[in-house]
Amino acid sequence: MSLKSKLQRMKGHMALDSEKRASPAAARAAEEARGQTAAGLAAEAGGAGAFQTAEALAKAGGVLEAVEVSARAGGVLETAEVLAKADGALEAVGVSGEAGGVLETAEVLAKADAALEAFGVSGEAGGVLETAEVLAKAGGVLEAVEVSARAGGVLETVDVLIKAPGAPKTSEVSAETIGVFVAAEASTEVTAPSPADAESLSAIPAQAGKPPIPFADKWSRMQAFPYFWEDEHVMIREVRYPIGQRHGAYTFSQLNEAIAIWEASGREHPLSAAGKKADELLFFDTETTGLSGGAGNAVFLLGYSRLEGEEVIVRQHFLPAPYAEATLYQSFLEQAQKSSHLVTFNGKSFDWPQVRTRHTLVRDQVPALPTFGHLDLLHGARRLWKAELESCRLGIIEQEKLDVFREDDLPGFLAPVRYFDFLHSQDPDVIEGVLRHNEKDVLSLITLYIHMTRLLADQPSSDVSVAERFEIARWYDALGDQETAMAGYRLVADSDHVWSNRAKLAIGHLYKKQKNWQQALTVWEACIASSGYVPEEVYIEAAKLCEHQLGDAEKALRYTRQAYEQWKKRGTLLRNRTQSEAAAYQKRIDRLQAKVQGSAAEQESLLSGFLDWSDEREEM
DNA sequence: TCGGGATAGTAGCAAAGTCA
DNA sequence: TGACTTTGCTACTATCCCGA
Repeated sequence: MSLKSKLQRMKGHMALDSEKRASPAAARAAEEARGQTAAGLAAEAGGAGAFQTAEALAKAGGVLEAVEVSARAGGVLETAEVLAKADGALEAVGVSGEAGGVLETAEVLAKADAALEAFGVSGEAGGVLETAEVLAKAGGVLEAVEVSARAGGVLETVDVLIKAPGAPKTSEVSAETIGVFVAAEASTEVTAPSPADAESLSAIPAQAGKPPIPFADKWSRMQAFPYFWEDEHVMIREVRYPIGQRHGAYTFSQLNEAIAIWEASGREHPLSAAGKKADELLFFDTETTGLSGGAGNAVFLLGYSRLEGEEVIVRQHFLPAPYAEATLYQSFLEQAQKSSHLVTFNGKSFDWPQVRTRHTLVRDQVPALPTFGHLDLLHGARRLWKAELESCRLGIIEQEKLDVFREDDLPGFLAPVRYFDFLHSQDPDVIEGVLRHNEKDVLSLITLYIHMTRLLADQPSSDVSVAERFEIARWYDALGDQETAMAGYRLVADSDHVWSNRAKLAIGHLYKKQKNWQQALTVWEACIASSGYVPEEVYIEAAKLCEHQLGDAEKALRYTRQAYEQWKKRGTLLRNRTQSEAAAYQKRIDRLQAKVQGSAAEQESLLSGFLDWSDEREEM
C-alpha cells in the first residue's frame, strides 16, 4: 500500500462512523452497550469484567469507548490486541496513547500491520520516540518518519531509525520521503479548513476583497501575517529582540562595536564593515525545496535579521503556494532594499544564486534585485578553523566557537519534507520548525560576524588561539597587508607552538618580498637552529638567498645538502614526485658544487697569479 | 545529490639577472 | 650570446565543502 493511500485510509478511519462499519444488529448492540458504558461501565472499569466488556464493545463497533474503559482498567495491551483485529486500530492507539500505554499498543498494532496508523496517532499522543523504535524494528521505517514528522518528533525518530538495524541512511529516508511528498503534492488538492479552522479565520481582521487565510489564528500565534499583492498573498513572520539580548557568546548590540572596530582598524579586509551602518547589513538565509539548484528548485522562505534602532528584527517571507512567487519577491524587495550588504553563510554559492534564478521567472512583475555587496562568512570560517574543526558547517561553528546550542532544532534536510507537507495541509504547525530553524540561522550569523571581527581585529579581550592567530596572519598576508601579517606571524614564531617554525618561514618570505635579504636569512637560520621540525623549504629558501643574493655558494650547497638528507629520511608515498624532487635536489647540488669548485679554482688561479707576480717582483 | 565560490597547486610566460 | 635560474604574474585545474 502506498503512503498516500495509507494516509487516505487513515483519514477515512477518522471520518467513518463506527456504526456504519458495524452490522445493523451490532449497531443496536453498540447503542445498548454505550448506554451501559455511560451509565455504569465506568464504575465497573476497575473490576475484572472490564476486558470482556471492552471486547464486547469492540465487536459491537464501540471501539473508542471500549479502549477508554479498558485503559482505565489497566488492560490496555489486551484490549488493543482485540481492537486491532477488529480494525479499530486507529482509535485504539489514540485513546490508549493518551492513557499512557503507547508503547505496548504500538507494538501490538505493528504486528497487526497497522503500523502507520498506530504511529501517526501515538506520535500525536506524545509517544513518538518509543513508537518509532518499535516501528523501525517492525520494518516500517519510512512510514515512521513520514508520520512522526507530522507529529513533530522528527529529530528523535530519525535518530532512532538511524540506529535501528537495517535502517536506510538518513539521506535515503529523506530523499524517498521528498519523492513521496512531491508526488502527493502534485496529485492532491489543498485541504479545506475544518469548521474549527474556519472559526479561527477571524483571528486576522478580514480585509475587504481578500481571500481568507487558512489557520489564520495559528499564523497569528507564530507572529506571522499575510501580505497581499496582485490577488495573491505570502506570509511575513516578524520577531523582534531587544538589542541587549544575548545570542551565544555576544549580545546583538556588539554588532555596532564590530563595525566600530573595522572603522578604527583602517584595514582593508573582505569582511570589513567600515563605512557601513548596522542596518545596512542584512543577515540572510533561505530555505528551499532542494539542493539541486536550477529553476526547478523553489525558494520558499527568505529570512533575514537586521539591526533596526534598538532592536534586532527577524523577518521571514514565506511562500504558502507555488504560484505566489511574484508576491514573495515583491514583499521581500520592499524590505531588503533598505540594506546594501548581504551577510550569509555559503550564500555566494547557494542562497543568492537560487534567489537570482527564481527571481528571473518573475522579473517582469517585480523590481530588479539590488546589487548587494556580499560578505560570505563560510570562506573566512574555513580559513580560520579548517584545520581545527571536523567540519565548517554553521551548526558545528555555533557549538565550538559561538556558544550557541540548539534544542529541538529541525535538521535542514527535513525542511523540504515539511514544506511539501505544508502545501498538502496548509497547517502552519507543520512549517513552524523550519521557520524557527531559519530564525536561529540568521541570528547566529550576527554572532558569527561579531566573533570573526573580534578575531580578525585581534581585540585584547578576545581569546585567540595560536592556530587562529597563524591563520589570521596568513589571511592578511594573502591580502597583501604585510604589516598585520608580520605582527601575527611574530607572535606565533615566539610561541612554543608546533607552528612556530611555519611562522618563521612565512616571516622570512615577507622579508624576502621586501628585499631585506639579511633579515630573511637571519630568521630562516634561527628556524634551522631550532629544536623543532624544520620544513625542507626553509633550507632551500636559505640556499637560494645565499646563492643569488648574498653570493655564498658554499653555504647554499651546505643548506641544499641538509634539505636533501632530511627529505630522503622523511620519504614520500608518491613515486613520481619522489623521482622528480630527487632529480631537482641533485641538479641544484651539482650546480652549486660546480660553482664552489669553480670559485675555488678561480681563487687558486688568482692566488697563483699573485704569486707569479710576486715572483716577478722578487726577480726584479 | 549538485552548483559554485574559494583555495591550493601547477603550468606557462616574460623579465631580469647571472654565468660560462 | 645563449642557457639557466628566479621572480612575479596570469590562467587554468583540481579539490573541498557548504547550502536544503
